[in-house]
Amino acid sequence: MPPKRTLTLRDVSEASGVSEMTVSRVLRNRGDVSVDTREKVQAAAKRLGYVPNKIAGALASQRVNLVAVIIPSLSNMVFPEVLTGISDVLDDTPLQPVVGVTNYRPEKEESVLYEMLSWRPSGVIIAGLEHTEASKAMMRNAGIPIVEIMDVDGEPIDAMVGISHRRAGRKMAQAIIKQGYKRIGFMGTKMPLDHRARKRFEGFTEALAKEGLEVADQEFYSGGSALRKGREMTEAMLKRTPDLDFLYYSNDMIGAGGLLYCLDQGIKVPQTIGLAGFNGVELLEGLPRMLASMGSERNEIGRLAAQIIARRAAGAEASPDDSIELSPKLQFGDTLKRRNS
Amino acid sequence: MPPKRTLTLRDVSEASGVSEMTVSRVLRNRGDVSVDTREKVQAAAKRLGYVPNKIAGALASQRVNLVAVIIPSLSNMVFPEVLTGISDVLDDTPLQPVVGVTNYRPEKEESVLYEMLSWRPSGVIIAGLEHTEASKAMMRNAGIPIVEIMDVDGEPIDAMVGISHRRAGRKMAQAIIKQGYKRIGFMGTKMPLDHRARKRFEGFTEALAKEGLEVADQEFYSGGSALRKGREMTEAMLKRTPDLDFLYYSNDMIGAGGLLYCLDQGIKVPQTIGLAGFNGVELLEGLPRMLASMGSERNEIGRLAAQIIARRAAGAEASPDDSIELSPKLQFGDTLKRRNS
DNA sequence: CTGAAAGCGCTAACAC
DNA sequence: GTGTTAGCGCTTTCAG
Repeated sequence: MPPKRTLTLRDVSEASGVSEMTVSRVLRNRGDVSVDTREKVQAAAKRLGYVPNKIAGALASQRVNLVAVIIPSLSNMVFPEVLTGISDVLDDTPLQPVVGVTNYRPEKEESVLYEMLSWRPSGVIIAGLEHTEASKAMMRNAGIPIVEIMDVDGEPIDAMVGISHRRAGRKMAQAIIKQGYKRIGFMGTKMPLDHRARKRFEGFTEALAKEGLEVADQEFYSGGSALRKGREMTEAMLKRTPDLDFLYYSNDMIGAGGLLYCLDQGIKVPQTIGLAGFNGVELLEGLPRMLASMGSERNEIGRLAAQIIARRAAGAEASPDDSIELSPKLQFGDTLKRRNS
Repeated sequence: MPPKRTLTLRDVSEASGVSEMTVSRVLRNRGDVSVDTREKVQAAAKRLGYVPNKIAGALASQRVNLVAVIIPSLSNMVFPEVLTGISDVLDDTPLQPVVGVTNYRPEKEESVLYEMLSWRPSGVIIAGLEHTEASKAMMRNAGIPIVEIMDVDGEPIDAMVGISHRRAGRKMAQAIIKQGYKRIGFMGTKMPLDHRARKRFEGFTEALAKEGLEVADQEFYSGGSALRKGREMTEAMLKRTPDLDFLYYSNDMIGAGGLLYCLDQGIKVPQTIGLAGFNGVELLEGLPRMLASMGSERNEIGRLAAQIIARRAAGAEASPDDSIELSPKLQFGDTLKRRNS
């Protein structure tokens, strides 16, 4: 049975006959240490299987190389991609991401934030601009860089990186109108707490209104297999409102379900009915037709957010460049353009 | 500008006129404190916006309520579900999951493990049974519960929860044979480091061999959209080996791509060609036909692993019950059964 | 290049 | 009920 107590610097010090302080220097590659002692120490540490105690280190140095990343969900395809962007950038720094999930619940966000801040991370990357007052207060008082991501329709506490979902909704509406579609149905999540979906919808209806149009039918879902929901909602909606000529989905997964349904039914896409989703997920590439969509720049958002944190952690001052609006790119795919050009 | 220094217990103590020790008791709900002082302290803490320093707390108490969760990937659908199971269980305890991702690379796993262990977590949940020698040594020496998940084909360091992928592969092969299929193609990931996929394949070929059969064609991919890869590989394989009557995919996503391709081509499924995937993901429910698959019990694995950690953290001893083999369930869907029953 | 001393902010253990 | 005293294991700082 291995030792119950875990090893300390002192154990390595004793095993190598070098002072704790010098052992510490070697293990952190700090300061000048003679090659001789360095090797002696490393050998001893390795032999004993010493793992440093970051808790003690952090307390003494007042430095923690953790970055809190707070997101609403992991099952959304979207957030893992953001995380990938963050990881890729932080891999080149001493910083490490720590992920917390809120399930789209503000109170849960608040408690996750509290937990994470109590570990004194070097920075926070958090999805969205909407938070409880208590959460905002905590972030303002934390004294560390805070980057709010995904959305730029609002005022950041510190820095922000994202796209304007309102603008994205408008842009999609305009593209649809330009193709001559007029009877438009909308399907999306029920979640009142998905502010970004809400903003897209608002931008969408707003742009339709400007052309004297409005959403002819709409339906919202929650939970379950998004692909199947898309299929089911599409069927229900087309039965209820048969004269629709376009279906706009608030995410690609339900859009894909809708597309599969239409193809199944032999509905001519995009002649009889046009379709579009949102997010530009990889999945679309494997469908029989490529669903029109709008990329949400997830990886890039993650990268940029991580860069801001890294820069600040390295001593940079807050700067106006720390608020970045990316432009979502419209992908026509095969389901939006009615004629050539 | 808010204070640069973050607040300490002492600040709360001074603001409330109560000793640090008692403040600490109140904030942790420990021991008996008069209602009076309790309220005074809570008011002061709230007013100041005090966030406790867990680093100092952990150092002093030698207790860290973090559970390290180490998985190969987040973009796999599968692991987020495991995490959900873990979170659900830990939510009822003082423990908190901290996630690390290895990208299927053993050296990365080793470094992630080292980083996490240096924070002295209360336990480790780690995917798979294959690790570098150094990783195994670290886990053996950590003096905390270690639960290896997903797979049970091997010897655990401490506890394990999962399914036998070898057995899963065999079971699928037997089901396929029973339906009378004989010319079987296999498609999967190239990754030599996905040990579970490898074991499934081994079990699969082994069971075929027992009936005098072998895989008639096979193809491996890496990277890119799995759905599209499934489509492309299926097309390539059917052109190369047109007499195949069954396609076994190592995951549902490529299986779904293959299914969509077959339907597109008007191939009769499951009469002319049968299909099956692996994992039993939700996505399947939305496809035009339900792909045959085998559930990998992801949520349950997460739940059980978390329960083992929670039990041990609460003082329980290691027990043989801490090694659990779950049975994957075969789902015939619409693509495996040729005739009724 | 190496070592000694003094905490980091909190909590365990005990006294009052 | 509440306060006091020692550290937890490391790093910072300053001497040598």
